[in-house]
Order: sequence, then C-alpha cells, then structure tokens
Amino acid sequence: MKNDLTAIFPALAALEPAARRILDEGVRPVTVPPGTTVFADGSACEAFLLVLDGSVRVQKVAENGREIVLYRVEPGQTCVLTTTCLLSEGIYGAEGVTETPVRGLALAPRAFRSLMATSDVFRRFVFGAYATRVSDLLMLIEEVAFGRIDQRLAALLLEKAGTGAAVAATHQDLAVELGSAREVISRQLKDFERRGLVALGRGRVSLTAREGLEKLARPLAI
Amino acid sequence: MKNDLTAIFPALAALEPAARRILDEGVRPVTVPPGTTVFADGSACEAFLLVLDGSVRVQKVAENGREIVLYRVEPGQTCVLTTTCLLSEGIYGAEGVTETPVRGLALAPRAFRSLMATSDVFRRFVFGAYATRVSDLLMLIEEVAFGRIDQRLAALLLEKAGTGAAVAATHQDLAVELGSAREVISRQLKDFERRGLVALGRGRVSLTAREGLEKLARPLAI
DNA sequence: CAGCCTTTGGTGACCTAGTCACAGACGGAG
DNA sequence: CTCCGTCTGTGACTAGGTCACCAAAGGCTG
Repeated sequence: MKNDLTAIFPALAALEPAARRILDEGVRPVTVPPGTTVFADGSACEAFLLVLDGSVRVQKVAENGREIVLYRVEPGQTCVLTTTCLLSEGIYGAEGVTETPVRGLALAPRAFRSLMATSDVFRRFVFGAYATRVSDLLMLIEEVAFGRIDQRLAALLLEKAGTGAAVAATHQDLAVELGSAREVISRQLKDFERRGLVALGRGRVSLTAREGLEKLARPLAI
Repeated sequence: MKNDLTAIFPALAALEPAARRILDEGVRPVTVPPGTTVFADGSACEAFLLVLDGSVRVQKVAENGREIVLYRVEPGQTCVLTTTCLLSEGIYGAEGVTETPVRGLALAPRAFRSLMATSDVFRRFVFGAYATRVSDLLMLIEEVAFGRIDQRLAALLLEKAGTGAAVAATHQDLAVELGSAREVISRQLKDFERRGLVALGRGRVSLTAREGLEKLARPLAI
C-alpha cells in the first residue's frame, strides 16, 4: 500500500519522515463500489480521500433536478471541496459519487490538520491541487456562461472517446456532464448525425468524423 | 499602517512575532486609482495584495466581449486567484479592476512564500480565504447554469441597493455583473417597471417595491 | 444658448437553448 | 414472445441572447 501511495502521488514521495509517519498512521485503506455517494451537498466532511484507483464525479444538483459535473477526482488527485471543508470546518457545496469502483486512502481530519501544520511537502501538495481546481472552475464558469452547447458537446465527445471510436453514454449522461437538458443533447446529436459527424446507437455515440468534431469544438482555432 | 492591518485583518492579529516581522518587511503600501487593471487574464502574478480600503472587481471576459463578475475583493480580503498564481507559479485566469480608489498592502512573492512556509496563522488565514471563495464560485456556477435571469437580477438589485433606495448603475453594468447581455437586462427592467417594482432613470434604478423584488429573488422561499 | 456627439436605453426580428408533454423504440426479464 | 422500464425523438412553446438600429439624455464646445 505504501508503494502504491508514492507511485500514484509522486508529490508525496518527498514527504518528511515525521510527516510520513503521521500519514501512514492516520490513513485507512478504503474501497467503494460504483454509484456510491461519498459526500452529499450540505453534509460535513469526514475524511480526506487520496484516490488510488477509479474516479469520483463531483457535481452540483439544482432543485429542479438538473445537474452539472464540476470535476472528477482521479488517481493521484484529491478533492478540493473536501480540503475546503476540512480547512474551514464548513459543509460541502456539492455531491461526490463514485463512477467506478474506487480504491483510496482515507485520511482522518485530525491527521490531515496535523500534516498541514507540520509538513511543507504536504502543504505544497494540497495547494497544488487547489490551484488546478480553481482554474478548472473558472474555465467551467466561462463555458457555462458564454459557451455554445454544440461546441461544448463536440469537445465532450472527443474527450470521452479518447482514442476510442465511440462513447458509451446516454444522452442524459451527456446532458448532466454539460449542465444542460436531455432533449437539447438529443437534438444536437441528431443534428451531428445528419451532418455525418457521429452515428447514434442506444447508449452509445460513435464518432465517424473526428476532424469535423474537432473543428466544431474550437471555434476560431488556436 | 500596522494598526490598520490588524484592525482590518483581525485574523492576522495573532501572527507569530517572527512572521509579523517578515510581513512588515515584505509589505509595501500601495494606492491605486479607480478603473486600474491590477492584473490581466494570462499574466503572471507580481504581488499578494491585502486590501485595506476600496474594492477590486475580478471578472472573466469572453472573446465576444461578454463579461461576468466572479467576485470582489473588499477590505479585509485577499484575491484567491493571486494566491493560486503564487502557489502554482501559474498565470491568472481572469482580470482584476479597481472599482474605487484602493488602498492596500502589496506583499512580495518571496515574503508570501516564506510566510506560508513558516507561519501557521498566516496559512490558516490564506486557507480560510480560499474556502470562502471556492464556495462562492460553486454558487456562481449553480446560478449561471440553472438560475433564472429575473431572479438573479432582482437579487442583484437588492444586494447593490443595500439599505439605500436606488442603485446607480447602467443596464450594461448590471449585465456584466450577471454575465448576461445588456438588452436582456433592459427588457427585464422594463418589465419590472411595468410591474411597479422599480422606477428607471438614466444610470439608476430606484427600488419602489422591495418586497416584490424579494419575493422574486427567492423562488420557493427558504 | 444652439448644435453636436457620446452614452445610455428601447425595441423588433431572429436564433439558440431549455421546458413540457408525449409517443415510439429498444432490450432485458420472465 | 410479451411486458416493462429505459432511452430516444419530436412538436410546441418559453426564456434568453444576438443583431441592427433608433431615440432620448446629457455633456461639451463654440
């Protein structure tokens, strides 16, 4: 487990011996099945989670049921919201749900605070994570406030497909990802299909013309 | 100036003597006229600013010219984006503009890092600020993604009016505040006027029926 | 004061996105 | 195969954003 930790969190390899001891003693391996809500909007924080494997989706749910994905916590990452909660002793402003089986290390709040107080390396690690997420959130605000849905959808499809040829997701899944409505996504996808950019199947979208989607995804190129 | 500092930043009153020395020596009083861009999107960070007086508006500007206000830095606060930049040695993701004459203390990056490394009190202060802003940003995302413009506008008018009877702002100003378009705000305001909620003048909106606006601002009450 | 210019606000026409309602299609369970 | 829940498609409508343009308010200059 210790080898795991520094393999996946290289930033923690340099941890001071004393800090390393606090970490090892305060940490508890956890495994969570997919679809579990690891924290809910409005609840208090119970542990600082270092994700070793799998992915946690952090999302905001509106009263009317619409949702938007804020970010994902993947191997080698931690959750800013959790950090925020622990440091301010406040409550969560969103919810976290496991998308896959997640294996991780849960660090007790006491140990977390003690590490923050004593370890330069640990602090640097936590702050680094903060910086990345804040940038992400700013980008998200910009996208949501000013972005066009077709561009955002094209970008999302490319991102989710990676090097694969298709995306396995329902229209509803894609809508949540963008904070939009299912019907809007259905219509956009139909339009993409008419334009020969994708092929649609139940629960899957095949990318048939990547270049077209890429052209769509970035408006004036970069 | 020293008395100023702890009067306005009570969290720093408990600063350790050594840290206090670093702060006093690394700090430089600054005064900035209104309308000055203190940092721009894409630029690197030059100093950590402790605002003593006045207010800095932090906003994101899209390519097409539309803007949205992310938050304001007011007396007793600091700018998370600056902190993020300093800690990650990255670049700004938004711009900051003074809205009033601003008086503050600029802390050199070296001194900032040294304080972060050595002072528990200073760290706590910086993290506290982080936590608040991250919550703010999440609320903003929720509003932008799911909120209705009439509700947001009503809330904005009430907030800007404070205890006063009117808001001095052009429709464009209000649009920027909400990340919307001027025409949309003009139409909403006209509608508010027809419903007797406000009276319109050039560059000012008088609130004639606060209760009505309040009812509008919170949908299902709380 | 008159004339001009800039800023601000108003409005119609049109487009994109989100909402509502409902129908049809698919695929797994029995 | 049939039934049923999930997923998708679509029309009709509303909200919000864009474009184009005009008009009124106020300031400035001669």
